[in-house]
Amino acid sequence: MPRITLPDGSQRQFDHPVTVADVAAAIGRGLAKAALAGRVDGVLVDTSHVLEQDAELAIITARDEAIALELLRHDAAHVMAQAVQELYPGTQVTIGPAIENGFYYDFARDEPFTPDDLERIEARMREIVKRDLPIVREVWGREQAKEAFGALGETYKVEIIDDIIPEGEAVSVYRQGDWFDVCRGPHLPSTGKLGQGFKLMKLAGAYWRGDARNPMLQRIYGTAWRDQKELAAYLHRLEEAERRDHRKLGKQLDLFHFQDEAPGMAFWHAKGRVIYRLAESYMREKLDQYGYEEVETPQVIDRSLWERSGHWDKFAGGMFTTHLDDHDYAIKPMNCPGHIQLFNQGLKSHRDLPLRIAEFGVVHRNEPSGTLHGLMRARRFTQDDAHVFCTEAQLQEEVATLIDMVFETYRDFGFDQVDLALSLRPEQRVGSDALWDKAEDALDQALRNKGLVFKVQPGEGAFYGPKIEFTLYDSIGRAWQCGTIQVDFSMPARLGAHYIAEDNSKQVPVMIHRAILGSVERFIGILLEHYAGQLPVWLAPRQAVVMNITDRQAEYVREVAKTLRDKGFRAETDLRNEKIGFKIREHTLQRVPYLLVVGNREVESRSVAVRDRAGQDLGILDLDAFIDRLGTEVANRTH
RNA sequence: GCCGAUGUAGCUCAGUCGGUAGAGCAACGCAUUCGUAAUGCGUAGGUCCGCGGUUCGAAUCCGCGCAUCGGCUCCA
Repeated sequence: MPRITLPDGSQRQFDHPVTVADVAAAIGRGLAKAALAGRVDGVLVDTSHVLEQDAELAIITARDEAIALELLRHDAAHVMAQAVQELYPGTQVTIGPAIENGFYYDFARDEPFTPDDLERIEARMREIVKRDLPIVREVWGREQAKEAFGALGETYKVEIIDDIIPEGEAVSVYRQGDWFDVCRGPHLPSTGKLGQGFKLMKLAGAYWRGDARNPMLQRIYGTAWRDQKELAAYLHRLEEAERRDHRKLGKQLDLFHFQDEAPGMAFWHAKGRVIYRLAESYMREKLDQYGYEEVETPQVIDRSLWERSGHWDKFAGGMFTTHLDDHDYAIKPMNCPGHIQLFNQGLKSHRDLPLRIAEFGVVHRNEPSGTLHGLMRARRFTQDDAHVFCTEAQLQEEVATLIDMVFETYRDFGFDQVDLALSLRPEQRVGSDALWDKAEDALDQALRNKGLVFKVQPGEGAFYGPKIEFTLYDSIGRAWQCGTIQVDFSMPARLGAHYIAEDNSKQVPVMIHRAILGSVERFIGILLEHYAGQLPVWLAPRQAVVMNITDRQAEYVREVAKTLRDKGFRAETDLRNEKIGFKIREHTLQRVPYLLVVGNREVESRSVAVRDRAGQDLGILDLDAFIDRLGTEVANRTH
């Protein structure tokens, strides 16, 4: 007879098999009511799960946040599917998992759902929750399940039973009221436990089983939380994220714009271009520090080079091409083939290696129309690209140094949390397996030697080599994959690169492809969202605006601005005939770090009244004191 | 590329049943010379995304195209 051990170590002896719910009830009425599921010897189960033997049991309640959210989001998906099938008979259900912040369910239905349908479905869901239907687990045989779902016309479910549930395994079915679904579970004891902290968010298309060759299903996304307060907090977070949207900030702060005639290609305005230039200047400093040569290669190159590099085969549709005088040309989508042409100029000796070639390469890629997203996914962008040509013996050290360079850069831009991943050979690739073994080992070793933690991503490498990928996290916790280091044993040989080794033999160099910011455009987008437009002083397009109270101070205002500009700061005047409150409001909204107010008092004492964009009054400072402060912040890249 | 939604003044948005286009902010003019997040009054401003169709009449209805937004797939 089962002896149940609870998380606090206490034990309960029963003289008959008991359910998780029974144990909860034996402990107390409050717990019985709060119980959502159980964990038996580490496995998550329903509260109806029967314990026949000795076991360790934890009763899961809403306090177990991660598990509770997972359970109720999964339940929300089921309740939504039930609501949809009640309201729209003939709609087929497919799959509906819990995801980050919520859930979705994919439906097969000829007629598209409308936003109005969403409201109806949500109202019906709230009703199903109120019905508080018990959720009951049943175990069916495969054939029985296939027959039952087949009879309902649920062809997708039959496919799931056939393909996804392992052969020989029984099919678990969850029933709530008249409605039932194939599901591994576990689930909450009843629909009432879901509560009302959910909301349907959006409609989208999604391919069946995530494959573009399959039919498109209709996906409904929802968010679900333990209560309405948590829901409200989440919706508030979404609004915050929207406030940071770089596309919105780009317009508000007059940084860049897009227009129909050049989809996916930004028009950079003067202020945006300042940020762009500062990001590049920073990288140039790094290039000098780490021994790179900066070069520039042509924008348009004949097809034959792209054929030899392998790009024409793999990315033909993604390249902008032009045909002139019986020649096919491609606008460069990458800089590496060009850099190999540079390497090939003149005979190289092992003494020239490692040779580090960098370019702020403007590349064009014809990204599919549906994927464009402001600066984050653009068709024209600048890569802070570089290629290191070295010997196999130099590889480890080069990669190790590069890793340092990447971390330093991110830190200076204000990103402290960075994750690493190692992406291994994809299915479609060039180069022998032996070369891939060597390349993958090299990166793996470099990471291990530095004692870094990283995840491995099989099949995610580039077609010519494996890569280390750097993912940074912004101020609201979103992940952005930016930097990449790729080892390539193939392309130098394909494009005829070689050097003369110590023993006078001809050798093919190893090539490392690397980008740190990745796309400069995208990196600026990330910076804007990370800082909500309040860029650190060293990156701000305008660092200070000097403004007068009345016309009488105009001359001194001009003098202050000129002094600041002479010292290398980006300062402007605002001499408009407006009240000081108006000017302050405007420049605060423009995220100018420092607002310098000048009235008669400041003119007399040769000072400025300093206010920052957060609204903090820093008092009256001597102009020199302010210049020191600004200089220090720029030098330290304070953020 | 696929699914769905959207496209109106420089910006943010309203526009009923198909009847000939509207607000706030910005701009411009005048007044005001003011001390830390919007001074007042006035003026001007439109290819209603593009092309075609239905209609006496289209911002509005239909078709095609383009772009944007949210997803899916993809991302050298």
